[in-house]
Amino acid sequence: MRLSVNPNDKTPIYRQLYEQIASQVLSGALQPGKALPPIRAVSRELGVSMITVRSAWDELIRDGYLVSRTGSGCFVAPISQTSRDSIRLQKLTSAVDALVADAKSLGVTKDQLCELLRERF
Amino acid sequence: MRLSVNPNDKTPIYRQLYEQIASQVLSGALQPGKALPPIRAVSRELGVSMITVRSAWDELIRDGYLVSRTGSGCFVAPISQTSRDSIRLQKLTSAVDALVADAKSLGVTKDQLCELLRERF
Amino acid sequence: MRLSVNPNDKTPIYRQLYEQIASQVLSGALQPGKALPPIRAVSRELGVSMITVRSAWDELIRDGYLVSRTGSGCFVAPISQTSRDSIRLQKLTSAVDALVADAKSLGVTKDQLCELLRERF
Amino acid sequence: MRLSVNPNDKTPIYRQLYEQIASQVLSGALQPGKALPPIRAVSRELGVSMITVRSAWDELIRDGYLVSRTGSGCFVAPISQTSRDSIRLQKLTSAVDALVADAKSLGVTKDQLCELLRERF
DNA sequence: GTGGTCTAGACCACT
DNA sequence: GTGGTCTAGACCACG
Repeated sequence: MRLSVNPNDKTPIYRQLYEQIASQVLSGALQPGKALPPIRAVSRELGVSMITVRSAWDELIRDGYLVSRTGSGCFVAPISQTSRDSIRLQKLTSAVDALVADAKSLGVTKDQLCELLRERF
Repeated sequence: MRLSVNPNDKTPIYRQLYEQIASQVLSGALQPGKALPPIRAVSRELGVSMITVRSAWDELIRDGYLVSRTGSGCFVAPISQTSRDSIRLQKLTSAVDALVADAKSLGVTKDQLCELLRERF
Repeated sequence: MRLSVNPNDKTPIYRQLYEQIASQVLSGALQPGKALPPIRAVSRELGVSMITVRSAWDELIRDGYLVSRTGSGCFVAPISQTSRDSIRLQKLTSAVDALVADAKSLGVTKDQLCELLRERF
Repeated sequence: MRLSVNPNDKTPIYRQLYEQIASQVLSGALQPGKALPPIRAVSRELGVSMITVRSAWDELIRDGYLVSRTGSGCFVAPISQTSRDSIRLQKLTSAVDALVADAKSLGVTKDQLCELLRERF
């Protein structure tokens, strides 16, 4: 489990943590059932407040990525591979849609955008 | 000149205005030298505070999209076609890079992403 | 808008607040679009920390009961009457199911339970 | 004697055990004088800590559902049928009262609630 | 030792 | 003045 925070980034720290954990769960890098390190440990290692870590964990729990068992810790929630794939596709599609909207408002054609995408990948 | 605000959107209202004006300047929909409507008119039509409109205008002036001539209003700044294209490319490139980073962290290949992009355009 | 907290209750304060607001939104006592008092005011009047109030508000926003607009306040979310009714029915049904499960495990018949319910209403 | 625990449930494990034993005593499924299996057996079969089982047993003893005889184990306490019925009624009444409060705050009438109850039983 | 809740402050961006 | 985020503690229930 690799985590890092960039305090200079404009996105809130708890959001950065959320994204990293969620990505790793969706990509399979964190397998269902795996125990996460205690909140206090994460807080100490990253140099952020426990409450900040908890905010991230709270959202991850609410959104079904983690489950918490008081007294024993937090764990990756059991999610089927198919539902993981479906969520990944959905997230990616909305990101693509946002890019397309940007491109259109800047007057860029589909082929220009595709070419640019292939260059930068 | 078409402007609209979505108060339910999480992005600040002044930022929404900024993005719309900047896009129209870059795409050529707003030609250099064209006069913008007075701040108080924009404020009234969109139902937002004059201060909010002013914030957007301030940033647009600071970033070189607009120029203000005291007593006569704000105008689209004189920007050459080549420098407009260069900025457009730069903005689009960073948007593409963000998407590529997303895709990579979700374990999506270049060809899958390109296909998805063509579908959604 | 009437709110109260019972610190002796075992349910967390932020949960008590959540339930009260959600109920009032669902019953129509709080109409869509209505502005809520500022978090600081609620905090002061109830004698609880701002963070506790914010926890409640956060969940209400996440669950679609409220919307927040930075700089201007929190408002009751626009929810149609039909979707309110559907949620009410759903909540009530699960509460009834819990009661029925209790009754069955205690060996109480349907008629006995109904009679008791009519008495206590 | 059937026991089970759901670690994903938000209610504490020891509380889940308590509720199951108490229900079975009140409904007569566990007759007064009957011996309970040793704590270590329950612990092993359910995959929970002995301390957790012990906590449940402690509360059951404190509340008069069980009695412990050092050296021979725990037994269902001698409770008269009439006092069992009285407790059952009391527990059920408070559950009904909670449901009624819910229903009232959601603006549901007595007849609507009764009908729903009959449907779901 | 673990997570769950709460307090009393603080600074920032937005309106 | 409003909400959004963050800090540095604290106490409790649970396992």
